Amino acid sequence: MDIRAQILKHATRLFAGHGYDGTSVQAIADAVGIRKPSLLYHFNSKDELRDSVLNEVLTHWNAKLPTLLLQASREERFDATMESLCAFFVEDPDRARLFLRETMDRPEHMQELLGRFVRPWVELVAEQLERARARGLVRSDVDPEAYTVQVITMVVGGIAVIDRLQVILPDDSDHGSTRDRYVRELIRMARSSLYTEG
Amino acid sequence: MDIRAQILKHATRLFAGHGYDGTSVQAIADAVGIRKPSLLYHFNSKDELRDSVLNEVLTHWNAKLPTLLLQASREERFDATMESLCAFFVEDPDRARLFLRETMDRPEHMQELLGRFVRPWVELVAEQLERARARGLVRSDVDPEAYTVQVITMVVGGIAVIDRLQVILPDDSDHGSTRDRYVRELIRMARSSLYTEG
DNA sequence: ATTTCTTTCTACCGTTTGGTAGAGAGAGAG
DNA sequence: CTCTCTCTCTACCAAACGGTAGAAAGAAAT
Repeated sequence: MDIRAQILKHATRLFAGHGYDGTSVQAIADAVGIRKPSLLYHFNSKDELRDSVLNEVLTHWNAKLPTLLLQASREERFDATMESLCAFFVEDPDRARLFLRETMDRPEHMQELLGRFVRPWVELVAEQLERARARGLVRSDVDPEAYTVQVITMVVGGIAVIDRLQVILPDDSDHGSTRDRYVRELIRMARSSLYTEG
Repeated sequence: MDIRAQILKHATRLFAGHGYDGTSVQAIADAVGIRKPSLLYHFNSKDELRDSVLNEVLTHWNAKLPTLLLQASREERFDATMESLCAFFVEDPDRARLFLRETMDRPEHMQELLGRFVRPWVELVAEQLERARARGLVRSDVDPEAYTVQVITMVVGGIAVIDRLQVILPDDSDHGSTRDRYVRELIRMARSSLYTEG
């Protein structure tokens, strides 16, 4: 396997788990199984490694999200689209943790990335919701932009920490695993607070 | 002003803003305006300071939450209660950021605190919701525990990062400030996804 | 005036940090 | 064989880290 990819893999996991400042270059090198200068041969500095990690995740995001959202035009697709969106983060919660940490640690840098990678999609979804509202499909008291941001926060923020919330949302043979319960209720809340009845 | 309180104030702000590992004892001492050993006279170690900061926030939480939730029995109080809950974090978003960071940085430690300080309230609220559901006031497809955890995530996770989301949820003369729009839509979603119609 | 207690300071400790210099290993090309 | 290019290594650096020793400053009590 490509050594660069392996470094990125372990760096992603460690940055997501302990944060940028809480992860030393030495710790990443140890995880990969190489010496520190060998790592710094592939990534000239720790900061360059951080940017590469974030870039890789954003590339995945940018590749998957369009196909995911463009099939969400019709209401029947709502649940399926939400499930795909959640699945993107559930299949690797480190993505959510990384986004969340970067938003808290480097707000100004993240604002630039949000403007480029997230804002267009928020505007697209908000416009669709606005039209659906005009046709009476969506509740009249919805703030489409705020609703969309709210859903993103629930998905990213929630999945980033859900594994740590088992103590207040236990596994349950009736309701399923902590993750399943969280995601199911998230989708239910998003749906039932959006559409008009009937 | 008490020097201990002043250290706690600046430590809270810096830990919330840059994380525990991203904040040096030197930086806190500089903010307070004293030398590093003077700070370490009042708090024997950086780790003791961390615990004291978290403890202070949890004390506030434990003092305010009961009076807040006990008045929420009736449905008419729903909005007022949610607004008070949000206000607790909006009046000092560092509380939310601190909780979120601690949950990500020290999951096992935070799980213990969640079990002691949050779980009892989740169970209390979930039981009330369960009863209201049996009487047909609350939608039948609600998972009371998951719903409660979801609302907590929206409030804490959302308010922790909302200041950094202005670029995707702009201030608006019609809808109000970013914070106001977020909180208003949060309460609307929580309410309208909970109660049965009519 | 001296004692006592609390607090702040300067000076320093060992360790870890991100990063560099430069030697050497390995493979492919001439 | 030798030159070259890519990569990994050992050895090291200055700076910053959390923390300690112990002197001095200040206030209060005797």
